[in-house]
Amino acid sequence: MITFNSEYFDAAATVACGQLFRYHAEGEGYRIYAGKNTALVATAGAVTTVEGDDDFFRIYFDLDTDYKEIAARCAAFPEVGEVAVRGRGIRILRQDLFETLISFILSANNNIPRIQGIIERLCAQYGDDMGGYHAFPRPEQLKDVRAERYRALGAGFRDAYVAETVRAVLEGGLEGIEAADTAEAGRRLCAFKGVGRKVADCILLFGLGRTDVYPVDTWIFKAHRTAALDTPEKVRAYCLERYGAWSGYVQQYIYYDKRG
DNA sequence: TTCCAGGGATATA
DNA sequence: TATATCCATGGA
Repeated sequence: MITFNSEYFDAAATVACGQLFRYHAEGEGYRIYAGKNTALVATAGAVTTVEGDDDFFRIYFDLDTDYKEIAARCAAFPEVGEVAVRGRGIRILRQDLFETLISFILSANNNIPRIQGIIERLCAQYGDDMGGYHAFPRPEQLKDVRAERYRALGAGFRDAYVAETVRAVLEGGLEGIEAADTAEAGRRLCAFKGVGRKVADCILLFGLGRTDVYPVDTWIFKAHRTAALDTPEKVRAYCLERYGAWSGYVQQYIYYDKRG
């Protein structure tokens, strides 16, 4: 059990800002699933408790990073100040790379409840039975799964993307990517079927801990759209230039403000 | 009925 | 490089 006393960790904000798809309300908090692990996380006042594998979840919830400093640096941008205060309890989750890759391929042109359903069925079908829940499947467990099976889970047109990406991962597509700089890692991620700019940026942020990225989805685009910033790519370039290494955090604060 | 969802691939010019 | 079209599916 981890007890973390800080207003810079809020369970609800952290699970509801679209990083994570495997969670549901339980008791006073949230049951989450990550890889083969599960935890019950709850915030009461300024105290957050995590019931699960302490070593795993200390890293997962990024507990050794100073989010007071992060929120302050983001709030220093005038247009971000308010939302950074409101979203100060968000932690950027250190999620498994393969799980993040597959999950965000499934997120393309999709809505969150449906994404969650597809992922749950994927885990139930192919993940290890952990006794009461299922782990996210490892690449080897999906080795011989054909696209039609993903279609049967509800993946829709993303079925072939998943099948093709699993094959590419098994051929070593993710090897060494952690050591690459953000630009190079992004290029490598975009080489997977079903991974474009936005999905790659989500994987960089949530699966590789890179904060010098700015994922632009429909909500973020609407939040920034002006006569000058009239395409997602222009919004992305502008925000990366402006927010630099704080981009990922700023993006989460704004996404949470619009959606959470 | 149409629109939308944490978009991307492909064809075309 | 920029634009147009298609891609499943379920909820609003």
